[in-house]
Amino acid sequence: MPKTTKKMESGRPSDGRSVNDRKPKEKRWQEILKAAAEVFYEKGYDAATLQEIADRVGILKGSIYYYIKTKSDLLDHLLTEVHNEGVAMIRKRSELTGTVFDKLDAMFRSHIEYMCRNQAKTTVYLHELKALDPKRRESLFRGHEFRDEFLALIKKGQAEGLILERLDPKLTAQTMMGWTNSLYQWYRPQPRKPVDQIADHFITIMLRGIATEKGLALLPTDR
Amino acid sequence: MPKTTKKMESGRPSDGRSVNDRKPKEKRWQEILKAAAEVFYEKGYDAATLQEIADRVGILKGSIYYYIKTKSDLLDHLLTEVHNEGVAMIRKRSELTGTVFDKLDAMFRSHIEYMCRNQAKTTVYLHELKALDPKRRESLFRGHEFRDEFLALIKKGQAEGLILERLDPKLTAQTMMGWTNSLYQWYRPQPRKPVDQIADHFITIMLRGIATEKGLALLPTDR
DNA sequence: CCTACCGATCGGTAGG
DNA sequence: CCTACCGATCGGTAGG
Repeated sequence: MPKTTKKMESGRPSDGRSVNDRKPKEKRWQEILKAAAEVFYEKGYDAATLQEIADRVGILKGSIYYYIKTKSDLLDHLLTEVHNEGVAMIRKRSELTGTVFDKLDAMFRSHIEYMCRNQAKTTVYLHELKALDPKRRESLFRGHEFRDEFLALIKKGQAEGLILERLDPKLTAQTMMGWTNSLYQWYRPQPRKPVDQIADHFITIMLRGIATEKGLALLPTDR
Repeated sequence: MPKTTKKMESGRPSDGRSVNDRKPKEKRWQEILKAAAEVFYEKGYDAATLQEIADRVGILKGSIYYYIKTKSDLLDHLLTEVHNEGVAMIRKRSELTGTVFDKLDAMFRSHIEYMCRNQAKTTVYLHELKALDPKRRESLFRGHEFRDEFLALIKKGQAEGLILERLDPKLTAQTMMGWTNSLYQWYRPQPRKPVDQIADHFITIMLRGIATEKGLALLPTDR
């Protein structure tokens, strides 16, 4: 007769949960997604348990299944979010005017800032895409959109004599993207260096690195 | 009485295993490590199962425990290997002579080549260090050695007027390392571009990116 | 009938 | 190295 014992437990007084009672559905769902992002970030998707996610929200593990069908639904939602925000950012930045270098500066800067300000989500995105089934993975992989943007700008810069012709556009775009994406590997929210300075260093090295002598004239001078 | 059923299975005739019988211990151990590297690379450490590793070697899951005490021993051995090979590489390259740029070129080139030629091991190293307990992780993290080498070279280059003074040495070293390490994210063993070309692109952009006007004179001309 | 969960336990599999 | 298992915990689901 374990029920009596259990009933004692379920009636436990003065636990921390009473505050969390009766949240509206959408708000609870956002709390769950946030907790999932944190746990996936800290442990990785496979090692993360629904138990820990539920603990952080203050509900029971089983209750999560009111919102999802399987564990991977959580990952799916998070990655979709990052994907959509990323695509929106590209759209926004590609409308900018100015030189090729101005555009590259703006695109990389917003990308870097997004990554640093959404570190957990971005890390999960870059680390756990492979945990998704191939179809979802392909549709959420935004590498192509980014790369195509860069690719076009690099070719334009080469045509204008601003970017070294000996660089292969595809390989260069790939290298650039990999570079920015590597930020999540070492950036930590409260480092000695602010986000601006990181972006400045990154963009300085990148733009000078690909610029011809003619192109260098458009960039800040050395000292 | 499930035992009889099990015995029938274990006595199965004409399975593929007979070829694998009675390998000397050290050789088997290397086979296990190799299989572990592959499975960790494909699935990630947490999602990898000892069953799959055993299957690839052609032994039973339980038999792996003749060689290890826990699953993490496999990870530990693999990461130690990568760590030691990396440290040895640094030692070798730091004895080189030439300009600061020559040394940076040699260091990055050997690092890039190692990463591309040991893709599975390197990926596991960069992805799964966090799965180790903090003490082992710290002792196997070779980031510091690498960064200190780069740091010294960058400062030397700045003192000689070859590298931009406005770049923060630590942040630049960190950025450079992150860049090379990001290679594993997209490099695949049989790509369109050979390893040499990748290294060339990478080093061109990096060295031109940090060089002063005076420094640029030491690098291959643009075109 | 619904929303928003809880208490308890399922089948299956992990490392050991 | 194999056979024969265990302790525990996983993701997921039942009824209320």
